[in-house]
Amino acid sequence: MPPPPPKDMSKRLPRKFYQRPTLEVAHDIIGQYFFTNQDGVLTGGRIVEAEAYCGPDDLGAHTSGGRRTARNEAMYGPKGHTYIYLIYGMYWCINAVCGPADKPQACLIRALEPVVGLEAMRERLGAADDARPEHFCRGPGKLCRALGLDKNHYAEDLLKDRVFMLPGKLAEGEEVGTSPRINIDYAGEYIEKPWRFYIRGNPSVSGPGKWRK
DNA sequence: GACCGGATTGGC
DNA sequence: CCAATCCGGTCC
Repeated sequence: MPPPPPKDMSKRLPRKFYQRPTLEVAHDIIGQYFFTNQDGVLTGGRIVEAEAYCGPDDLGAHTSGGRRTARNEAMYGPKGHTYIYLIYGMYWCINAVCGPADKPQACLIRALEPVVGLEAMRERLGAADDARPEHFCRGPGKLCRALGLDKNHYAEDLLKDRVFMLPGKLAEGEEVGTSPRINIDYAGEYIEKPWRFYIRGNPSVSGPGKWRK
């Protein structure tokens, strides 16, 4: 059963939320609300899955080894802004830039439990009328498509009104699980770090069944 | 200027 | 299991 939308849509997660160790942010971001406003069309939901990318040491991060390029420049910018990139030539993925001021780190938002704008999401996805709404934002590429996110939202401030985060909390009985991150075969010793966070048993969490338990 | 491969997805 | 699809990173 989806949670209600936030009571006060003008609230924002404060800058300080992002100015903390990235592992804490990735854990605490579970249960917070994430929205986009595209020319008045509001779509969003509650974050149920996220991953921490802790550059420059993390071999899984785009900023591994201190790499700094046009693509990952946003991770060297202000905390609480977006870092968006294209993967496999077709899917956009969105991160919240976070962590210590001097580290290029970010939290990948992997899945939402849809709460507002289900019809707009359905349309953007080209989903069938009988498609299950709880799957509209299941996976990082899919959630960006459902929320209309792409390069135009690169390095956008999450405290403003186009792409934003609102405070939420876990429902009674909900637990945050951890696991290794998904699809980072190239990350050597960092493959196994338990830096993925998700709500146990939630149907909007991505991956095969065992990744949701 | 060429070549390679990806923080994914959905269909077979 | 595998193709789709394209930009950026890397190296010549």
